[in-house]
Amino acid sequence: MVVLVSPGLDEARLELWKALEARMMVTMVANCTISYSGRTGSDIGEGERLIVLKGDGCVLVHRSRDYQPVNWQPSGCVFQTRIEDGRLIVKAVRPSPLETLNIEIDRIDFLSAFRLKDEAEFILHSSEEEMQKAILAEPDLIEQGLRVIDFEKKVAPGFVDVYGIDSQGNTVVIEIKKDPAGAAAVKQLVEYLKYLSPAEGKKLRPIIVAPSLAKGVLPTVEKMKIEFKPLTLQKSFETLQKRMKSDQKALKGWLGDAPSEKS
Amino acid sequence: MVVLVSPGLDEARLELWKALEARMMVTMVANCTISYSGRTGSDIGEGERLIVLKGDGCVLVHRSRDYQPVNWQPSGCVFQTRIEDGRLIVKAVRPSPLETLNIEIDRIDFLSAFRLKDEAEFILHSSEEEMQKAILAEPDLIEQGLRVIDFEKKVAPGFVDVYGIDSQGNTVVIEIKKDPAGAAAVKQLVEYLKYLSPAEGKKLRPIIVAPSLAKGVLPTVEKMKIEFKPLTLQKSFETLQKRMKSDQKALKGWLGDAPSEKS
DNA sequence: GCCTGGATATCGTGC
DNA sequence: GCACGATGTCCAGGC
Repeated sequence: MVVLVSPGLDEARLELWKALEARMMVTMVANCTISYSGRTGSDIGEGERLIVLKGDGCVLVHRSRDYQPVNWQPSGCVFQTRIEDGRLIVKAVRPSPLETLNIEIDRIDFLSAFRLKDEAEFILHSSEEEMQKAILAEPDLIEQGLRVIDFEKKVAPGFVDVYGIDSQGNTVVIEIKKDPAGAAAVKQLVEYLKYLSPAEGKKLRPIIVAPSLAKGVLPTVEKMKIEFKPLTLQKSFETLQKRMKSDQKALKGWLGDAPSEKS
Repeated sequence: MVVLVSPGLDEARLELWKALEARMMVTMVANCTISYSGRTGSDIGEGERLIVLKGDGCVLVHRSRDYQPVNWQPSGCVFQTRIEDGRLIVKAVRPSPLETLNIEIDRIDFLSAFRLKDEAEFILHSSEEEMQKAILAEPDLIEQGLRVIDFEKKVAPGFVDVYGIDSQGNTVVIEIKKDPAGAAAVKQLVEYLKYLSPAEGKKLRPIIVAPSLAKGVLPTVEKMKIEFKPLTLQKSFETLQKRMKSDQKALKGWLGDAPSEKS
């Protein structure tokens, strides 16, 4: 690990180059101007910023506030450094789409370079996918007797989240949203309906599954005879956990207390 | 500015507390586990990460790769720190929506705290707004004789980007996209058409303005008799620049070479 | 490579 | 506070 406080620009450039060569992560606190050119363009005048360069070729430039970086470059950039007119110039070029980030530094308060040992797996309990899995695992979450026929079913304009048959033989079309369902979600579901037909003498039942309905859409939902079934991420997660437990139990019974049991 | 290399957890906590109190920015390289709970939840086991805490109450946790932080918290969080079971625990709580980020640190390689002096204004040359401004300033970009009547015009499901009358008295409805226009953009425009009518005996002319059309939408566009007019951000920007120059010239003529002229 | 849809999206704006 | 749209969105997954 390298830590330099108020390094000269030449010294900083040397360490920067060595670190990038070695695919290390670099952080700098520096006074700089930045220009970006590519899909569009941006400029920002002189100021002190936190600059992060990662080994995979991405860049983040952060100001004193805000979650978002003021300038950045996604992974896959090629870095160049040079000294020009007494300033350290760091350029990050992304090949496709062609984009260039240019950082011109006239003073560095601080530079560090290091390698992060991090093999851990990131687990996100979330998302529509979780809700979908829960419904597939336990269709009763929507209603008793529902049988799932398909999911991510292709229809003309996109994909139906879940597609099934209810206990009366009606066709059920489910659109899942993890956030309160707004007008866009309803429109999407309505769109799909045009391309789907129920069995002979049966109905087509469009259902929105979401934690709640956004305010303005209730009239539309009623008008279009769309059903709403509340389901939260929390509930989906619990369902899957329970299901996993019972699966494990079944497995254990199946294997008859196998010797590899660890917990 | 504070820079600590391999500080003890107690020492680190003190500096961290002082820095956060003073609304400074803090960066740490630390071995930690992280859990998040809120709109959804996440967990990640032990590993070394770059942690950034800003004075406005936002948090970023970065791994060795990727533009995106693995965990984060937007602005407006309240920070807590404590030592527990020989670990430094940093908690960032966002009041609304209620979300909690929990970082448990067992070793710190490096901690810095600093204040960034940065008054510069960020200038972005971009966005649909730029294209819209260009069209408003010079409707001929779309076609000769177009007169703009309104923009951001409210219709039932949203807002029409630009609304005008062509040289034949037909109603023109423009949807602007800065990226290649895909199915969603076309759908949006079609939706608006339902709520608009042309003058007696005139036509309704829906026009997509974008740098290009996405591949799959050409059939839809032709079927719906939507026109496509190519316009890039680049061209919009040039138009506005030119317009600005001629405005300045006109202003100069108007003022009769005013004494405040500087450039 | 293009295109589609999700995201702990974030962020601004208008109501 | 809620809803809606833009973002240099980024990113994974299909084709």
